[in-house]
Amino acid sequence: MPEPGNVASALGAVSLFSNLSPDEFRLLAAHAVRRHFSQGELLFQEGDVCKGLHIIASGKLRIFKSSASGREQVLAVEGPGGSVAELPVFDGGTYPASVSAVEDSQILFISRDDFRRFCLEHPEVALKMLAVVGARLRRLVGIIEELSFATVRQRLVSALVRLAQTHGTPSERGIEFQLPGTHQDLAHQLGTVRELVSRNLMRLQAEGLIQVEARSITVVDLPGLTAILDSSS
Amino acid sequence: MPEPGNVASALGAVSLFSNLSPDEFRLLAAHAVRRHFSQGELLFQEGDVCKGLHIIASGKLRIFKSSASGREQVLAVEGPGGSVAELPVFDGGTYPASVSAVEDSQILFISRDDFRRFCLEHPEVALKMLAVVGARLRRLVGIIEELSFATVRQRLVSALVRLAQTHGTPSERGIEFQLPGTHQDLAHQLGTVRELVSRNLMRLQAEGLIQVEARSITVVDLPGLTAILDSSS
DNA sequence: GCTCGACTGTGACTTTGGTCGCAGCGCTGT
DNA sequence: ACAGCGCTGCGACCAAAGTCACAGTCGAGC
Repeated sequence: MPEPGNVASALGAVSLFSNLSPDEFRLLAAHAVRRHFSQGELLFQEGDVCKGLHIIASGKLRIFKSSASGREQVLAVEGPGGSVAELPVFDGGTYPASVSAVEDSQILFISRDDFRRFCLEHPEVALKMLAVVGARLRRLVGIIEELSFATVRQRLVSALVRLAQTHGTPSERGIEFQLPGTHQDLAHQLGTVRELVSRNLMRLQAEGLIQVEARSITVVDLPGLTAILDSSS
Repeated sequence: MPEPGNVASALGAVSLFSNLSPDEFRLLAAHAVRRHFSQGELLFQEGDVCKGLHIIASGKLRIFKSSASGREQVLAVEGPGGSVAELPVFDGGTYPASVSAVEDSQILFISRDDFRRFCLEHPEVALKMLAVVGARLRRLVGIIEELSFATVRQRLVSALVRLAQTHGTPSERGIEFQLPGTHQDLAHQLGTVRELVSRNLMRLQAEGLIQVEARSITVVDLPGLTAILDSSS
């Protein structure tokens, strides 16, 4: 069992609960349990019955579906302040996907019943939850759009552009950033296989749009890249 | 402007509001506006700013994404008692997808602000909304799973099996049902094109699994069909 | 140093998905 | 009746995705 003060301070950093009074804080913190998961560890699997809400104090979690044939599709990656498994808290069903820790992570856990009760007493929190779930819904719709309308090449480019915008730093030849994981990981996020990621990266390099050096990518021709995104061919 | 009594009775049939008191009913009904949409009409398009919540009194709505190249992907079809555009009500963003009427439909519209206020005063309604949004989230995850792991053939079979279970009636040769729309419509739901639907239907018939007669399908070999679903090849 | 293992690049091939064009069919409206 | 239109069934063809096998590279650990 962690010290309550510790838990409360961790909760404070979570945007979900950002405008609660100190009293409400203590109330919620009293029900939260701190848990630790090491890199690669599973929090739960698709189909498990839902026990409660997980909030990320530190670390990074990956929400994903896996298929019978070993393929994987990442649905979301959540960092500190994010939450996971919000929905079955409210409809009581099983988890629709699995979650594992990308890095060592500190998780705050609040049981289903405690959180429901808390929402009924603090409707603003319920509305915030709706906003959070809504944001996730948007991202899922985005994934569906990419899966059904875009080629692997386009999905890869779109991921690269996003990375360049969020984690890129300007260098002499263009915007530079590091791939967050292996080609395999990236393939899982794009819903495809390793080879296609590798091939397409090389192809983009051959076309002079990017520069690949191990796991470091330099975007040489950003307009050229984005042009790929809305080429209907 | 419709008669208030009319509106209230329509709201009563909606599961979302099933356990409200008569007083609360009147309050909500006072803010609802009845609208009519004819078959094929657009309620709104992806990217429009959100005005409020739409509840289906009668008819059927189709939530879908469409691509630049004319392709479509159906995200959900909602019938009477269902609602549409729940999420931007809470996060204030734009609609993530377009919605059109599959049939002539009566819609109850409640403005964003009115509904937010109502949720704050009636937290149970907010929790119910969360359950509704959660259900939609599950369906989206299901779509993602099918898109990234299943072939068109498998997706088609899965749709056929679902139709057989929900709308099928036993006949001499097997379970019989009608396709709910054209091959084109079905293709949109599966995220593919007409020709593949047509071809795969013919192929399933050639394999002796189903019998196709115009828009009427007879499932001859249900086990054979379901076997396709988990063949990893 | 060396080995081992994880990661990456690549070539050849198969399967699946998608495009184009067209012909036939059945219905509707005039 | 018949012109027109929407829906369906093909066949030929092309592009994208995925599989398999293998070789090279880089680091960690012994």
